[in-house]
Amino acid sequence: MTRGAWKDEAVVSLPEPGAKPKPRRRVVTLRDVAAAVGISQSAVSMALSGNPRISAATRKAVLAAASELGYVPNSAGRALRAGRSTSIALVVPQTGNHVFGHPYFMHLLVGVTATANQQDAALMVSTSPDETHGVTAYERVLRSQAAAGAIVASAAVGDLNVARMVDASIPVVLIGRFPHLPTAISVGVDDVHGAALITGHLIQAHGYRRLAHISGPLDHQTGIDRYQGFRQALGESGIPATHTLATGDYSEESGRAAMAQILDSMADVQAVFAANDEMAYGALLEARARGLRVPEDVALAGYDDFGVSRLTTPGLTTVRVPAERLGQQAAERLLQLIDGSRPEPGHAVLPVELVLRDSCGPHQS
Amino acid sequence: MTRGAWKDEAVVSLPEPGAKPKPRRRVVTLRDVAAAVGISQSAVSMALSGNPRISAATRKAVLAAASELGYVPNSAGRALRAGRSTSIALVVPQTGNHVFGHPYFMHLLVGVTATANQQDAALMVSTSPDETHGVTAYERVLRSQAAAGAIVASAAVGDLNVARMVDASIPVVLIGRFPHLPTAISVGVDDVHGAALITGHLIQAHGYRRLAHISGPLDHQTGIDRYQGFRQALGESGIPATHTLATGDYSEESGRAAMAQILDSMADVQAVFAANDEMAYGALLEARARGLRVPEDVALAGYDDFGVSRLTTPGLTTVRVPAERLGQQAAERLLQLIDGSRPEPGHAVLPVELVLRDSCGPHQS
DNA sequence: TTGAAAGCGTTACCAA
DNA sequence: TTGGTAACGCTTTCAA
Repeated sequence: MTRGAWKDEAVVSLPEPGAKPKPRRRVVTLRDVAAAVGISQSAVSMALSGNPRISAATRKAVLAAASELGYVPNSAGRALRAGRSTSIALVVPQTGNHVFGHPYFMHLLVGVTATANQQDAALMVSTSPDETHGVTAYERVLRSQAAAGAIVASAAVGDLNVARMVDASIPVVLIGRFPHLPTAISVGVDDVHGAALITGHLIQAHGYRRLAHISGPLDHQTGIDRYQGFRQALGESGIPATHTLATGDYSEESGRAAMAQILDSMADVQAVFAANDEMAYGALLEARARGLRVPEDVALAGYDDFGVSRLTTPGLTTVRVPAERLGQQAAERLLQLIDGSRPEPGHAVLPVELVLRDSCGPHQS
Repeated sequence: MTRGAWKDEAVVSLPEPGAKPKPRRRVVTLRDVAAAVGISQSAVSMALSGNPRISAATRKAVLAAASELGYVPNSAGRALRAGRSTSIALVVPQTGNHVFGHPYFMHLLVGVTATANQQDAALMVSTSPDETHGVTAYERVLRSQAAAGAIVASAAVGDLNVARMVDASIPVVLIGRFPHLPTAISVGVDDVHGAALITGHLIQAHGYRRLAHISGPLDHQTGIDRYQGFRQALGESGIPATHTLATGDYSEESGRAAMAQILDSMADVQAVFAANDEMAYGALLEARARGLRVPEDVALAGYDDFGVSRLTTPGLTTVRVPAERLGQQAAERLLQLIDGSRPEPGHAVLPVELVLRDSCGPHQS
């Protein structure tokens, strides 16, 4: 059942004047309900909003009629009148491809949608920072009041748009740590701690001394923090240990390349800590390709635990980031913010958890 | 929330005049721009929309002022006036958890957002079918005109809401095949063909004769079609072959359970075709747990190729479903539909592709 | 207890 | 070439 050229075939049909734009289904408004009950629009509005000034009998009649006619309040009318929308936006300042490829966003999304739906707020997803007229797509979403506020995920350290949004006092909750935006409301995990935790495990529980780190992009705070946690654990161990750094971009491919670089420059490396699981998996492939066994010849650890780590062989020791709860928290704080009730200000930190599997070497319980 | 006549309760907290509900940033409207330029609102509106009736000089002044003041059209006002929103909705009639856990939706989302953003349409994501007042959450989104139309993904075969939406002549594009909704506009792949393709490969290229299928839920069309393709290939091969069926729910765990069932009932099974990769991975685990080697002792094939299959050892032979392009196509057709230009009606089919890796046995090409 | 009217920001139509 | 005015659907205030 092939269908030949279903691609965009360069047929730009002009809007013919003859073609009526849309069938325009008849939509039920307050007016219709009012007419059905035989009272005024305003009375219907008040009845539906539970205003005590409307008699119980009238309200009952209104509810019956509304239900009967299938009345649903028009969100544009309501938003216009209220001066604010009931939607919130999840903004990811990256191109769609790169973004959702990472399981992190899936988990965030689950958390955000759960909370938003629960509170009857619609969720808009905005990804590409396409600058249409000098204004980024997501800035437009907010400035046009299509969304009452935004959750911003995974912004680069120097992202000007984020700073601008925070400054513009648009309700914004950031996911991650933004040390240079102290007034921002944000939700994150302590990556320095998490990285130190797992690195400490490699050093103390397994006794590795020659370590390497495959970092994420160092213009993202997570990349910076995980690297710092790694070094901190090395420093605190008080034992002589050397290390190497290779930088990746959180993709499997970059992890593989970084591992190659490490193995070339530090042939006797004992353990490698990658800043996320996908890079760790790339590192695993590279080690295998060179005939090295994991963990016998070289131990491996990752970060995130978003599912990939369960699938590898051996299972990947990692740090679990509660991405779904991050999303929930962020949505809750944003909705509070929009509501006017000031949420606890500043940066909220959710705990991470060390997940021991087999890639770091034999368990010592 | 009863509100009866209590004796001493009598205090219904009034909105305190002191507490200001929201800071309410001053927002730039058409009026402000008009005042700045010294002309009327309507002239500004026309100037901005490129109406030729406005002189070049005036338009230039308007554009300058709008840019200067940071004017952004209010989407509620515009939607109200236009009688339709500029957003579209991606609806997934499942609970959030289950939904995004599956990588399929990530890919869909990438495709949909790409097209939507490109065409300046905002995307709302609606997941849970929580029935708030007898109306499902996503029906509300549409009926309230928050979104002008919807893409519905992964609906069960008998989903009444889908049929209702199609009947209500709300602009809707379905993803998948819906044989019982012939008038619906939908985009999908030919799962019967895909399943027959991969099963045929197992039979013809590898010579397996004792086969089993781990199906998806048989109340979803994909589950039905993939099973049918499997049987069809068996039938068409013209060679004597027997098979077993075990039903799963697309989760890794169910795949594992199904594999156990198969191995118990058909000890000499040669090849197992699972209706998605995650179940195939579960099957892999079960086979391993029983000391069986893949593909030496039992061959394995999956379906989808959303990334999991690359990570397993051995790599999983599978059928690639172009989920991202499904999302793109669906968004394009929906936007056409909303626009009034009728898109090619009926069901569009995108091609699937057989991806050979190692789990099906040694390559013979 | 209810009705009438105003206004939110935008755009389309009709005057000027 | 422009400006006024009305209307979209909703909520709220004032008047009855």
